Amino acid sequence: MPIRPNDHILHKAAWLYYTHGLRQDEVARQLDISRASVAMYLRRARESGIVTISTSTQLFADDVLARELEDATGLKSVWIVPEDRHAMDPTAEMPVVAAAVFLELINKGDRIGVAWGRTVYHLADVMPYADLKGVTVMQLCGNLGAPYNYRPDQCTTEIARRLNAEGINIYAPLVLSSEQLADELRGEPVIRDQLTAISDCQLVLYSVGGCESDSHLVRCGALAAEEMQALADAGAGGVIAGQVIDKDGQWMDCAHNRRCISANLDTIRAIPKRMMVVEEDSKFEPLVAAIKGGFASHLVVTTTMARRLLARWSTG
Amino acid sequence: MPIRPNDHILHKAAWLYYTHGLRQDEVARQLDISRASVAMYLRRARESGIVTISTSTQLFADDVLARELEDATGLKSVWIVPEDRHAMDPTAEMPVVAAAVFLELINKGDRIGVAWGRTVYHLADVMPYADLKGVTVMQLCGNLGAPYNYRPDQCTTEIARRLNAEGINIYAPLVLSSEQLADELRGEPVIRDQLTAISDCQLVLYSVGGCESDSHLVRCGALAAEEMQALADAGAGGVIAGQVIDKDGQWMDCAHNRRCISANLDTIRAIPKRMMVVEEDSKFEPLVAAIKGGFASHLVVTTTMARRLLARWSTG
DNA sequence: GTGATGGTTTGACTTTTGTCAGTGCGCGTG
DNA sequence: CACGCGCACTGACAAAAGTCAAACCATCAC
Repeated sequence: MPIRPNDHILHKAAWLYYTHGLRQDEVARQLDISRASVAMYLRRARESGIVTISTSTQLFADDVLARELEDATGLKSVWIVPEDRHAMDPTAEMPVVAAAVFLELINKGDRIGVAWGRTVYHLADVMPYADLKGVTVMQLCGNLGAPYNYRPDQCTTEIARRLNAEGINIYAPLVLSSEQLADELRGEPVIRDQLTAISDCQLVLYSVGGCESDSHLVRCGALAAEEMQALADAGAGGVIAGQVIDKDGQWMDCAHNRRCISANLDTIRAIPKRMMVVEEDSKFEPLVAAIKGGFASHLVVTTTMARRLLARWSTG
Repeated sequence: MPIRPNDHILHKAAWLYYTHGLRQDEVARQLDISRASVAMYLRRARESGIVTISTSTQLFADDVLARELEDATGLKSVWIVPEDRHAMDPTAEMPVVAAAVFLELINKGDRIGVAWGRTVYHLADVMPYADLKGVTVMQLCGNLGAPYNYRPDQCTTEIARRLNAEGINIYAPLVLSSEQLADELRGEPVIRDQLTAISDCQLVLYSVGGCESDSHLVRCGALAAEEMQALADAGAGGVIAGQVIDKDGQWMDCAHNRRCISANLDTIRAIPKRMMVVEEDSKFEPLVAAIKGGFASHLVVTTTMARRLLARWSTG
């Protein structure tokens, strides 16, 4: 939605209504239009980020369990989404909380790296609109083919659009058929510059993938089921931005990883705010690996997951 | 307003209503309370900064005159408050705009210096509530006696309160009766530390004072009318955080300044974001001095003032 | 135990807001 | 020039939110 000249009236209506607290009919009188138009303008102002309404995520950070988990693991901040709420669907709640947390972590002028996956896409889908000009949202890894609609470029673009931020995509496949080609492509100035620019990020957003033979990476065709099985047998612990890590969160020197166009893991680890969101409780082991590997500083999980993590860390 | 245990329900109500978009009666049903209570909780959530509603100040920055003034003066950003709006009182509008701009300039974790004066107090008075834990608001200069209700500590405290930020006051008078006492007091660890800490600020907020014999500094008893007259004759151009500057914005080596407990002007100049708000058009010359002295990077003024400034800068 | 106090909570009422079918108007097209 | 198309606007109605007096309920002082 590009800024059109008569956005002015939209700004004015929003200003009078939200900042000055006038009633819609007063705004209408002042701008000499009908009240119904004012109502319409106000909706658009909200949808375009001219007006931002945000709720503190403290509700989810304000939890004894969260504090304990932070102390045990050394994570900077943990948000816990309860499952026991009668009416609210916890699976639907997680991305909403994550989106709000994500927004709170953004500073003006930040550069933000975004990976991909179902979780990230869900998050993008419920991301509130905001007016964050000057913020840059960039893709952390190469793209996938058609089948999925939560492809890396989709996630980046959608988040950038909602935030009124600039979106930067990586125009390369996530996985290539040969290591040599991957090397060559990584050396291409366009791609190389984009991968290098990731080190300027102040914040990254991702989830962690599992290493089962029906995992994300397999289903989207980036990796054969047998290959994944082999990796799992060889000690793979999880997937970060398309790359396989071992149970301690270290990069695995395997064919798949060498064929991947994605952010360097050390670069990611060096980013100050690393926000990790995990929806499924089945991702416990991958999450443990990711935390051990230093891929999370800010974590959003369910109560169940938090309890399991705490148990793991207490027993050493 | 300290956080009390049952703030939890307040957060919950705000979350369901604002983030999930439920209706008040749905929230009421879910929390098992009456809808009227929900309405009340929501108001409190807004008033306590749990929920923040902010409108982009673009409306006032989006102005040809503002761009021209930025180019001419080298200021980083200018906001212009129009006077010609039929219905809205421009004097009342200025602080509202300034407060919104101020909020937009704050980043999480910032340390902010606040001076004092009528303008700053007006601003504090219309400052929206926000949830900026981790932000510190500190007084730039010493205090005055009783007569005024817009004393330095008042301004700081009120702004900190609205923002839910930490407020730090300087417990010293603005002006002492002797230079020696001022020196000694500046050397006191408590005071010295506070003055030194000002250099850690990322943002300052102030206006500029005039040098007439009925100026602010005189009326509040910090300076005798004759003294001010003498300073004006000696080339005083304006007042910044209680200290007199000359027409080029340089610190004046005068008895008053030496008796002042206030932030070092070079320290202030080194702060990245220096937000200056000027309500009265009569403050044209002081403002020119302040800009020349490098005390503003972000400026909020009326259209008239902007035109005069532009004229001054074009003619050299 | 009583009664006063300060704060919540509620039901009932009023005001404000959201919505949508329908109107009006400018503009490019046949 | 008439026609149709798209867009912004309006009027009227239904839905939702704001408000307030009265009830309630702990807590404390006497």
